[in-house]
Amino acid sequence: MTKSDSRQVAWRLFLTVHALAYRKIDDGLVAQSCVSFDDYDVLLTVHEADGQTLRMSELAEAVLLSNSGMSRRVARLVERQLLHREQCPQDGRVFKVRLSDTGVTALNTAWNTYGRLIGDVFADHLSETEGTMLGGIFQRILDQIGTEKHRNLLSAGVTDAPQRVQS
Amino acid sequence: MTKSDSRQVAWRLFLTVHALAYRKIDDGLVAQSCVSFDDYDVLLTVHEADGQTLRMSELAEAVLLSNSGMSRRVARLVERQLLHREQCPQDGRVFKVRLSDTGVTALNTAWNTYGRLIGDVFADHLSETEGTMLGGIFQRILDQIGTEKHRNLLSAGVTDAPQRVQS
DNA sequence: ACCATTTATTTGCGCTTGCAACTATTTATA
DNA sequence: TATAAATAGTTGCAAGCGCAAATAAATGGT
Repeated sequence: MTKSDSRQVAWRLFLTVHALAYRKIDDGLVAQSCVSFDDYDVLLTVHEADGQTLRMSELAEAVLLSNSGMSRRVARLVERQLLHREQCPQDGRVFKVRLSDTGVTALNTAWNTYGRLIGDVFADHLSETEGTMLGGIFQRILDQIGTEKHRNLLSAGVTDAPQRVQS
Repeated sequence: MTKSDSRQVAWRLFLTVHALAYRKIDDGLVAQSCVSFDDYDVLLTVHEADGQTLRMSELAEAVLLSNSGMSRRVARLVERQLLHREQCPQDGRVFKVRLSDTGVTALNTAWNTYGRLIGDVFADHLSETEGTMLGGIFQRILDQIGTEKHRNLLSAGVTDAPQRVQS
C-alpha cells in the first residue's frame, strides 16, 4: 500500500467531513433547539435506554466520555431541569438518570432539528445504496477497532430516532 | 426518506468510527512520537505549505481552529522548539511560522507512526475500490458543506505524506 | 461484628478552547 | 499628513475535559 493511495485520501476527507458536519450540527442544534450536540447525545442515549434510565457509568461509556466529564455534564443538565438523577435504593453508590418531562420535550424538539441537519450535512448527499455500503464499511471497521460494548450499544440502538453521537 | 434508513445508520457509525479512530491515533502518536494528533496536524500543515511557511491565520483556518486557539497552540510548539515564529518584514502585523530542525525530525517520526496508525484504524480495512468510492462520496459532501477554502486546501494537499487532521 | 478491598461517583487541578476585548500595525480618507 | 477604519494577532475570561485523589457505599474474609 503506497502512502498516497485512495484510502489515505478517503481518510483525510473523512476527517474534514466530520469536522465540518460536527460544527454545523452543533451550531444548528444550539440555534434552533437550545441543546448542544453533546447534550443531545446524552438525552437521546438516556431516553433510548432500557426503562429510559441509565446509571452514570453506563451513560459515560455509551457516549465515550470520561466518568468525571459525565458527572459534570449530567449536573448541568439536572441544573437545567432536563434530567433527574435519583439514587438507587438497592445500591446507594449508583445513581440513575432519567429525562424530566421538560427533557422529553426538549429531546423531541432537538430530535426534529437533528434529523433535518443530518440530512443537510450528510444523508441527503447519499443514495440509499451508498448508505448501505458506507454502513457496511463502517461496521466492519468498528468490528475491528471497537470494544464489545460499542458494537452492542450500536446494533441495539437502531430505532426510528436520529442517532447517537459519540463526540 | 424514513428516519431509520441506511443513511441514518451510516451516520451513526460514521460518528462512532471517528471517535474511536481519533482516540487511537492520538494515543498512539503521544505514546510513540510525543506529539498529539492536533500538534501533528499543525506541523504537517506548515511543512506542506508553500515555502514550508504559513501565517497564523492561514494555519488556523487550515486546521479548523480559532485564531486564539492557534495563537496558543503555536506558542506551545515554539516553547517546545518545534516551530519558529518570525515577524514578517513587509507587514509587521503578520507572523509566519516555520518548522525548526527539531520540528522536521519530530514530524518525520510522527509521520511514520501516523501512517501505521491510519492503516490500523481505517485504511487497512478498506479495499482500494472502497477507498476510491468513499473518497468520492466524502468529496461530494464536502463540495456541498465546505467553504471554497476547505475544498482547495484539500485538493492541493494530497501528497505522499499521511494526511492532515482537522479536529 | 470488624476491617480491608472493591466499586460508583464526585471533586481538585491543570490544560485547551472560543468569544470578545485589546494592542499593534497598515491602509484609506480628508 | 493627520486621523479614522480595517486587519493580524494576542490576552482575559469562563467553560469543558481528563487524570488522579477523595468520598461514599457495598462486599468478603476472619
